[in-house]
This record gives sequence, C-alpha cells and structure tokens, in this order.
Amino acid sequence: MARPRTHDETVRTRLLEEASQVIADSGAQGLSLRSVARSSHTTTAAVYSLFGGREALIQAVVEEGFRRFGAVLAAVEHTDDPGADLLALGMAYREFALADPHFYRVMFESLGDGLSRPETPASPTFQVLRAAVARAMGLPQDDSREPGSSPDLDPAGRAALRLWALAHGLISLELTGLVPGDADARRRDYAATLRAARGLVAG
Amino acid sequence: MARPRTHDETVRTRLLEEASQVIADSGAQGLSLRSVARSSHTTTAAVYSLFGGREALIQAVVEEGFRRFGAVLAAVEHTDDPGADLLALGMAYREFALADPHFYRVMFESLGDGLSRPETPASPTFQVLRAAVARAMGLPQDDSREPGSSPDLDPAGRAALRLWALAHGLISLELTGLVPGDADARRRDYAATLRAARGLVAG
DNA sequence: TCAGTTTCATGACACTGTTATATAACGCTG
DNA sequence: CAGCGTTATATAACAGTGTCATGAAACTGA
Repeated sequence: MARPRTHDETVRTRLLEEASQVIADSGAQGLSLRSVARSSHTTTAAVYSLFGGREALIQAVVEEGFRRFGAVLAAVEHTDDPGADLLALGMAYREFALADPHFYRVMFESLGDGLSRPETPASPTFQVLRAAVARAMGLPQDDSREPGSSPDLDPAGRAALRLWALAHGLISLELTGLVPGDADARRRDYAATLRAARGLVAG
Repeated sequence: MARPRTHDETVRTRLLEEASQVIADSGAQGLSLRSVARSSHTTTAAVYSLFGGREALIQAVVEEGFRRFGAVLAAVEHTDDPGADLLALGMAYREFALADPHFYRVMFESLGDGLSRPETPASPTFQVLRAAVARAMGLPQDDSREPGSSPDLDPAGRAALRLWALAHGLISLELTGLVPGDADARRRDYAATLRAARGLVAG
C-alpha cells in the first residue's frame, strides 16, 4: 500500500534491533532481509530506503555494536593500581566477546565486504585501551603528538595494539573452539596470559 | 541425463579446486553451488552426493587448506638457533595468512556453523609450533605425558598457544584493516612483537 | 551376469537480495 | 491553508540461491 503512520518506536530502530538480535543469535550469515522486515512489521523496501541494503544494515548494526562496546570498556573503573585496571579492561573485553560471539565476530572479522570499519587505532574505543596502557607505563595519558601528523603510533599506542592483538587472538581462538579446558580454566588462562604479557609493552 | 564417464581429474577434485578458488577470491560467502558446479562441468547434485551439501564442501576446502598450511609450516627449516626458528615459523604463518586472506579467515574464523574444526591444539599443525617452542625452551620436543590423559596442555603447549594467539590476533587485526602503517612497517612490527613475546613463554 | 550401490542430470520448491512502480504521509513554501 | 517536492513504504516481479526427489547411467563385487 503506502506509508503508514510511524509508531512510537520508529521503523529504523525496530529494524536495527531485530537485525541485531538475528546477528547475535546466528551471525550475519543468517540475516534475511525478508524475515527481519517481517518481524519489524514492515517490508524489505524500508531497509533499502532507510539503510541502503543488506550490507548497509549490517554495517549499521556493527556501528551500534561499537557504541555499546565502547560504553562497556569505558565503564571499567580506575583504581590506584593501573596494572589491575588494565587486566580488568581485558576481562571486560573478553566478557563482551563471549556474551555475544556472533556479534563480536561481525564487528571484528569481516574484511573486504566493503564495510568501512569504524574501529581504527585512532578510534575512541582504542583510545580507552591506549590510555589505560599509558597509565600502566607511567606515560601521559593522551597522545601528545600532532594529531594526524603520522599514521604511526606512539609507544603507548604500540603497546596497546600488542595487548589488543593478544586478547583478540585468544578470544578468537577460543570462539573457534581451539582453546582446551573448561570455561573456568580458559578464563584463568586468559587472565594469566594477560599478566604474563608485560614484556609486550616494553619492546 | 545420467552418469557420464569420469575424466582424468575426478569430479570431486575439480569441485574442490573450483571451490577453493572461489573461497580464496571472495570468501565462503561468495560461494554459489550452482556456479561452482557449472565451472566444474557438473551439477549441484554432484556436490550433494560427493560432499553432502554446501557446508560440507566448505569444510572439505578447509581441511585441504589445513593440509597445505601444515606443509608450509613443516617446511620451515631448523637451524641451531631455536629462537630464530620460532620467529621464522611466525613469519611463515603470517605469509600464508596474507597470501590468501579469505582462505585464512574461513579456516580460523567460522564458529558454530556446525563445522568440525580439524585444527585443535592436539592436531599435527599445532604440534609443529609446540615442538619449536619446546626447542626454544630447552624442553623435550614431544609431549611426554599420557596421550589423551588430560585435555590440558603441558608447559610448551601452553606457551605455544599463547604465541599462536598473539600471531593470530595480530594477523586478524591486520586483515580487518586495524593495524596502521604500510605493508613493510606492519611486517616489521609483527616481527618485533613476536620477539618481544619471550615473556609469554615463561609464565 | 546380475543385483546393489554410487554418481549425477533434471527439475521442482521455497527462499533470497534487489529493484521498479505506485501511493500515502510528511516538510516546506507561499 | 494549499500546493508541491521529497521521503517512506507496500506490492510485485526478477534472477539467483540451497536443497531435495526422481530417475537413469555407470561402477562394484559376487
């Protein structure tokens, strides 16, 4: 027919929520525009006018995911022990990933689908980690160099990237089922590995 | 019609090769049974009788990939410097992943699609890494404990898993476009990070 | 030779993303 | 308030998809 009244919850929001749910449940692979449109009480045309297509809808979900992710990491409180704070950050990171594995995968492991990744080392989410590392290293918390002067990273940024890679790698292997042990053991090993990673922030 | 003569290259092999090509080019997402069947001069029914379906075909490609991967890693020569050997292994690992990013992704990042992962910490490919770590640590090269006695890892296995996670994490982030710098810089940083990871094999 | 099994071509089914068309609702301008 | 352009959305069609049932040809082993 034609354009019906917009409800309290706007169509765009409903589509985003339903799509997020499907992606969290079964990954981006299992996302069907038709079924998402149906459970949002609209049609696929809405997806095209509001987002641009299937890929763009997924991209919107990913961006929403990064907002949530940033909030989770930023909520980790600062104590007077920067090393402990860093570990807490790593545990929060892991918890987020394991809570919604499919979601985490879509956020971090897409590649080449034309998605523009909102999470670059310059992004706010990364800066939370970088600042925590800088505290632990006794360095200034904000990158003091000229903004945009160079794509390279300062020492704290480099260390943060290494820690990030380690955490992400462990979690990624764990999600793929390649890490042995039960859930508790894996959690302990993850924490122990992060603690053993002090050397990564030095070199 | 009916079953035509089997050619020199059997249908199964052709399907596997075409599927590998498509996956290397555009990932598992872009694999269409119909187009793979067409370029293999057969029909989709062959995929079902020879493999079992789309998912099973992908799984077969993954297994073939792990065979190639194992061969690449096993081909890294041993010198009298176990530390350098370990680094060389890491570089070979990275080279394999960057040569066919889609392929690497399909191998390591699937999760929950019902694929049974042939690459577990007990698998031969992992054992290549574990043995190299054991040499570098001055430990016996083969896991001397009762086989299957425990799902846990021995010290060399634990260290190997950590190094694996670090390498995989760095590569995964790099494939997603989250590591700054040009290709040379990224390669150097990767090597530097592996060298700095000595602490991971201690704790 | 002859049953039994495997391979695979054909065709149908339900489903997919995308797009063209048409129309209803909104936002603006006068 | 009237009119107009823009946007949102329903409908319907198109080409493509994975899967499966049917049946026939080719292998296999006794």
